[in-house]
Amino acid sequence: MDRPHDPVHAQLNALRRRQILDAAATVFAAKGFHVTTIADIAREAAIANGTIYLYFKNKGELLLGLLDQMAEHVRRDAHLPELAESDIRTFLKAYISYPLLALTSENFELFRVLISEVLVNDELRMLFAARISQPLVATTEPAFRHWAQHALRADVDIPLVMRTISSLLLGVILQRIIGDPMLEARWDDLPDQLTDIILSGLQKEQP
Amino acid sequence: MDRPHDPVHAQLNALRRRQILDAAATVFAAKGFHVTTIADIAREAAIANGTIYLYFKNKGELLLGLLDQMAEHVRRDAHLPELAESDIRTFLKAYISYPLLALTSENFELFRVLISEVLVNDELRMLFAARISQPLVATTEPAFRHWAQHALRADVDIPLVMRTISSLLLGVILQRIIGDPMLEARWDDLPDQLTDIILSGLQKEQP
DNA sequence: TTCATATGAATGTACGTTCATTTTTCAAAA
DNA sequence: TTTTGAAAAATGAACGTACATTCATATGAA
Repeated sequence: MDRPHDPVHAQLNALRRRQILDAAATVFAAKGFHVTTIADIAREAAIANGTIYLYFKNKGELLLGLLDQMAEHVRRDAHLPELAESDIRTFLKAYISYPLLALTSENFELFRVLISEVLVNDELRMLFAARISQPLVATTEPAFRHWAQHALRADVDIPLVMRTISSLLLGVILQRIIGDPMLEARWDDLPDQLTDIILSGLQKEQP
Repeated sequence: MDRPHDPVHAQLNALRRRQILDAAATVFAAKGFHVTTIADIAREAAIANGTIYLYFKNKGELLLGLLDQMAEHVRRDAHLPELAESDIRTFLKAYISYPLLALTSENFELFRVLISEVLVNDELRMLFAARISQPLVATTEPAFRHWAQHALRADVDIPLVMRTISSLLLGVILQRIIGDPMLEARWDDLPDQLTDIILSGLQKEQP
């Protein structure tokens, strides 16, 4: 079944895998994980039921594969907020925009389904923590530390602040998914607004 | 089947409903929604399978019932951060502590399962938005407006800030559920820390 | 003895997975 | 270039199981 030394076959194999994952993504996004049947995915991919099992051990592996794709997406793009940015406001806005706009907007429905399962499935949860949450924080921590020296309050607890910000972003995305109309209406402004709130805080400057 | 004018029977009925919901909560929290069978719940409640269907139309209604209970919990307690608090820091800390500590800590696992389904089920989502998200914001908005006049920056956009804070709290809870060890370790300090970040912001005071 | 309540075995179905069969591929022989 | 046949890939009908829901029957309160 394997021809490990043939790169052409390896590539064809990868193509079919992707074809199946794409179909799964489409159907999961439309109907949700548990409602989707293998037959739905096979139909969407225009292949037979059994073929899916030549590329994935079972239905759950499809979810793992999709989460893996998202992690790969993060790995490729997470360097975006470079140290090279000109000031902390620009940096922070870029950092906020990435998950809000790039990561989820392109497929909100799939993100919704993935997170729903991540919450409830240990294997997915570990993958999410290790390959998405943690790298997003890790790759931007140096940048934060850099800016901290210049522009942040001296007593800022960087790791905690980074958790706070990433929690905020996750929360905002989920609130929008759950259906907050204000967030939806002001979605494009949000990176600006959140940057402002985070940097300036709410409190009136002490006289 | 109904004896609408008999309060004793109405009360017995409510007791049995609660007994079933409690059992469902226990088993859902331990195993998750889809893995749990009606037989599991019946066993936990020490009643027969069929009895459950005398009180709930189907398995999904159990989730609705549990979410409803949580909404009721919110309705009862959401007045906690009263206007009467002495200063905005105290108020904000109380506002933050409530969902972080009272609402979820007592049953994290159930909360996890409920949110997972809320994300993916329209009926649950609408219930959550209407009976939990929205009331939590609505009941505290007047307090925020009150404090805004005294202690907040003049340009603060109250509705947006309230969304931001509730998103932050949802996000923090979910990050902890997903398994962030730092959040778990510092969980009890979090209300204080978050209050501080939100009020003061990150930016160094402009010279 | 009647009616509400409870029982739990039986029912029906939906669907993930398998596997005997068919189709395709492709290297080597003719 | 064509033929061949064996291995790989794909097929999809059939299988088996798990489980939500039902309902004929039992229980007990009043």
